[in-house]
Amino acid sequence: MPSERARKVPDNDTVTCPMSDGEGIDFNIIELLFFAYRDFTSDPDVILSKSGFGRAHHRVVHFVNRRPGLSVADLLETLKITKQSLARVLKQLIESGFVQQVEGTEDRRQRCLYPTQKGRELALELARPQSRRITKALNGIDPGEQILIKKFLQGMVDSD
Amino acid sequence: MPSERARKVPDNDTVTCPMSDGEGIDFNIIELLFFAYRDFTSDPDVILSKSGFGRAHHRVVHFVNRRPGLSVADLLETLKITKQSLARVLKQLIESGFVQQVEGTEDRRQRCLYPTQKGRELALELARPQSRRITKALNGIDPGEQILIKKFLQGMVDSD
DNA sequence: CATTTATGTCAGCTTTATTGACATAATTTG
DNA sequence: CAAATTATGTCAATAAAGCTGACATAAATG
Repeated sequence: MPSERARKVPDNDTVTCPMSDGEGIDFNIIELLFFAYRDFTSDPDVILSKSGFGRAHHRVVHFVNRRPGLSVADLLETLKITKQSLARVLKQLIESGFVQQVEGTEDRRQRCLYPTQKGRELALELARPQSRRITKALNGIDPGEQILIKKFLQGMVDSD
Repeated sequence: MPSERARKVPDNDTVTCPMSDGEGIDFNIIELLFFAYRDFTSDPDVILSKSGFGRAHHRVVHFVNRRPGLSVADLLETLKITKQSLARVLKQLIESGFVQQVEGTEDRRQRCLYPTQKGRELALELARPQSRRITKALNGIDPGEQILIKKFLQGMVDSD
């Protein structure tokens, strides 16, 4: 049932000219960022679904492995999500033995998060295809120039 | 009610050493991509919520403005989502006058998508803060070297 | 001792995606 | 021309990942 909202022909309000670089806006790089990230995050999906996990689990596993012992508050700050969003995902990772909680030594209210061996292995397994993609994309760019790419990406991040 | 799952101390299975560059994996750039994209996409959110829209609407408005006249199938292929996912978002954009459908000239089954003036303005409004962020990130990198950044991003995209 | 902080949990809601099934109209093919 | 395929739309059910608000507990802090 093709939509009855379709016009037979364009009208006065129809814009037919492609939006392209005016006002110094580089639409090309905006799109490249979209496509690059879309494909970059698609790599781990197959691996994750084997454990019944999603991208939210990936992010938690990644940062727990990168900064073992970080508190729940630290993790929330890094991911910029709410504790209620984290709750389900974290609970699943703990129950299935990928992440452990250890009572904080100075502050016993804190739950410090650590990976298990299984959690470390998962993190590595997820990082491998992403690393392969990055290596491929850096192919033909010499190490001195690769610094510029990191500098650019760092510049995209909010300073705060 | 802090979790009773927390251990008092680490055990044999607790991994305490940070996951860092082994196997030639550059975890730093993996994280930079995450943070860069997280903040890059956060810019348009405030603008979108004024119209009651989300990121899915942003992507549709963007590509309809960049390639006026593209078919629904083209859009699905670009976004890599299903038509059922697109349906609601597209319907809302059409009903609120940001996007128009025009019957295909050769193939009258096709619904060719065009922005309205209002749709064009929204697309530009959303692109501005993203462009500002990119310009800031490119600051201090000379134009010749900026090509490398695009080359890198292009290399991250699946070829097919 | 009162307050604040770190964490957890319950309930309900939203957005964005999915799969599967089916309908319509237009094009293409035998 | 009749049959099959294609482009689109829609209904229903479901899932993942986020949100707000409210409330509870235990530990730290004033």
